[in-house]
Amino acid sequence: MSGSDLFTGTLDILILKILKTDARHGYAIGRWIRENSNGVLNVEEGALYPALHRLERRGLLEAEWGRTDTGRRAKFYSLTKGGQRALEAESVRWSEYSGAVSAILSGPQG
Amino acid sequence: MSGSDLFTGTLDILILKILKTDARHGYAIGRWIRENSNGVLNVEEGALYPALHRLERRGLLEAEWGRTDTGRRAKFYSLTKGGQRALEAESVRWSEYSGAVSAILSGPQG
DNA sequence: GGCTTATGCCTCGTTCTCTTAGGTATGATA
DNA sequence: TATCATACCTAAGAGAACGAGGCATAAGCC
Repeated sequence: MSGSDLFTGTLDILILKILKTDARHGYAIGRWIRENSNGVLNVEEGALYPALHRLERRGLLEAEWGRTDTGRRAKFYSLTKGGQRALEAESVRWSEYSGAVSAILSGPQG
Repeated sequence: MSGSDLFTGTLDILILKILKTDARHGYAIGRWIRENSNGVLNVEEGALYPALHRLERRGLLEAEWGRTDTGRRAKFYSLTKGGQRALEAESVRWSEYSGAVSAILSGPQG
């Protein structure tokens, strides 16, 4: 992470989680993350679309062209079985990892 | 993060935090992180030393050659004023960020 | 009609960090 | 004597994010 936004590597997990319950298109995923984090998390499009492509390439997502509620053309992504497994594994990993970091940061003289 | 260890960008914060209370040399920092996270966090030397160098270059750390308890030659790092400020700012950012990610990951059907 | 904004997709070049894999040197231990 | 732990370092490669650009369509406004 060179700028002020994401810690590298967490975007994939967020995408997997968001798609767990509903299929969504890329632009909506970006908006969703921003809105559901009160603006704390802001995903640049230059990061979002490549992330979707590589998750699809890894077989964790499936993509299908469709129409939004307003009739716009959009590519809808959904989780594959592999994506579900990856989400579970990565969630555990995030939990352990962030817990360890937070524990250190809140240590003595913190 | 391309492998299985750190989420890119968090190493710097950990280093700043560890050096807040005591000056330490690089090798000891690596060991400290591993031990104080029950092995969850493992810092490769190829990531650690460059991180120390760039933090020093940014004026957040100061380095001084000295001797360990066992008489070995080692480079001891300590926080500068700028490093203290950076630690505070980054701690807040980590807290907000990890909180937002965790909230999303623990959301409905999580 | 014409303009701007929002939606929706994409790629490219640059920068940054981590991984992997080496290297050097010294002290302790078997 | 040989090997391991300590203690430092670098370089090549991969991977991801940033910033900036581009394309196209629909909606809203003057």
